[in-house]
Amino acid sequence: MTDRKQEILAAAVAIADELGLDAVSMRSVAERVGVTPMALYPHIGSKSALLDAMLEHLAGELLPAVAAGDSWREQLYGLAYAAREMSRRHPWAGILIFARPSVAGDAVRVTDVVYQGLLEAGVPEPEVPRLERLISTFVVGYALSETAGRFGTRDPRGTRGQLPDVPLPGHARLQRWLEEKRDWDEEFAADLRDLELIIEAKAQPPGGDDH
Amino acid sequence: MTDRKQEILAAAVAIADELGLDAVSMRSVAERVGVTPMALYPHIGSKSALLDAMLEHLAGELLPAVAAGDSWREQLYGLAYAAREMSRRHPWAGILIFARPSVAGDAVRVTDVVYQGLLEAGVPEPEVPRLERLISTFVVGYALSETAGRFGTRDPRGTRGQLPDVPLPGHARLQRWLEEKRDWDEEFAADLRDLELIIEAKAQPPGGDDH
DNA sequence: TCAGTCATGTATACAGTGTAGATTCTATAC
DNA sequence: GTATAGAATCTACACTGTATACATGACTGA
Repeated sequence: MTDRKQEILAAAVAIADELGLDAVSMRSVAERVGVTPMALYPHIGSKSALLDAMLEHLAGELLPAVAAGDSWREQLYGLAYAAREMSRRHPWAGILIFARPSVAGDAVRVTDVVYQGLLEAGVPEPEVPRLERLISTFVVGYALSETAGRFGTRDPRGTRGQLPDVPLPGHARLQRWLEEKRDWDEEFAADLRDLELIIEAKAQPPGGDDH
Repeated sequence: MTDRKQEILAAAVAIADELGLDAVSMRSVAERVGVTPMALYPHIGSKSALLDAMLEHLAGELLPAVAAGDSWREQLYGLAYAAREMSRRHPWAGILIFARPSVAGDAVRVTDVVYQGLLEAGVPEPEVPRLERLISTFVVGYALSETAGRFGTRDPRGTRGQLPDVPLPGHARLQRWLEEKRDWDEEFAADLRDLELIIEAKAQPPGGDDH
């Protein structure tokens, strides 16, 4: 990766962080770099390729978080929390991950860390890839829901639009809990603990190192 | 909702189904309706509002699926499968759900059905909203991953980009399973069964109707 | 039958997007 | 000092959403 390409990438990431992903245009990035829009093309190819590069940059940011822990629990929890923090640093991460899937490179290394963690937990080999997809789908989905506002606006209270006139027995019974202010850190932690239940249920004695 | 608005909405949905969400422009929709782009505005307000209406339309499609079952298992499984099928019918559903979160109306009714199912399963009231978010986040995330191609391109085999030169011990050990062709129907079913483990772990005796 | 009113559709225009194609500049090699 | 290569630029095109101004048609009251 040339210096110029790195510079362009950094400018694009900065704009997305500050003004949102929609503000990332060839013209805005070029202006930030101090150059004409067309000057970007020899370096990054196209806007689509630029977005792919931004995505790969995210995986690169995530990698340093995976070396720390030793137990599979520390590894997987550490990675999940790091992913969520990254999504808060770069609120455009989630949409990009879901919308532009085919990346390679560092993203594969992150996946590999999850594979290793699940194997070490004692999950049978044939189940590991599926569980990795289950977990990563949830973690990315949660992070995206949080930054995009899908949570927090779905309960009747605080919803902008009109409520249907039909009765909502579930909401009615849960009214007192729906009124409570949510702690999203705590909810994420609780969700991860629930996912750990699945891992433990799948784990076989040999290799499982319960504390 | 006036006839004209319904007609516009139907045209937008049809275009999104056939050509993808990016092909939905004021001009393409107007042409389909047989009218000038500006003629849409009195009816739908803006393109953003049109996308919101498309989203609400999805929730409306989902509702008929929720009345069938009687047990909470049938209800929740039925809803999950219906959501996934809807996402295959309208591949643009997932991105829209994640990217444009604040809807009301029919979407709230779908949420309410999940609340009722979890309550009937015996999940303690304070845990129900969180579990609903966990489940819906996964289901929508899975459906989106599938239609957007996030699955199926993440394993080294078949990835377009270059693999990093570092070793991938997890992938190496799982090589034989990663080479297998995946059955995404079966994987979704297995994931739901795993999520059911969480529900059952949370369920308290009174109200739990195990078969 | 005529005039007035109101809703609906149209036409034009503007600022923005990604990017193809042709041109100009700059810096190094001989 | 001239030739060559690489990088940046300029112009232009087809697209996007939508603000503004205008036309058209149907329906009402006299």
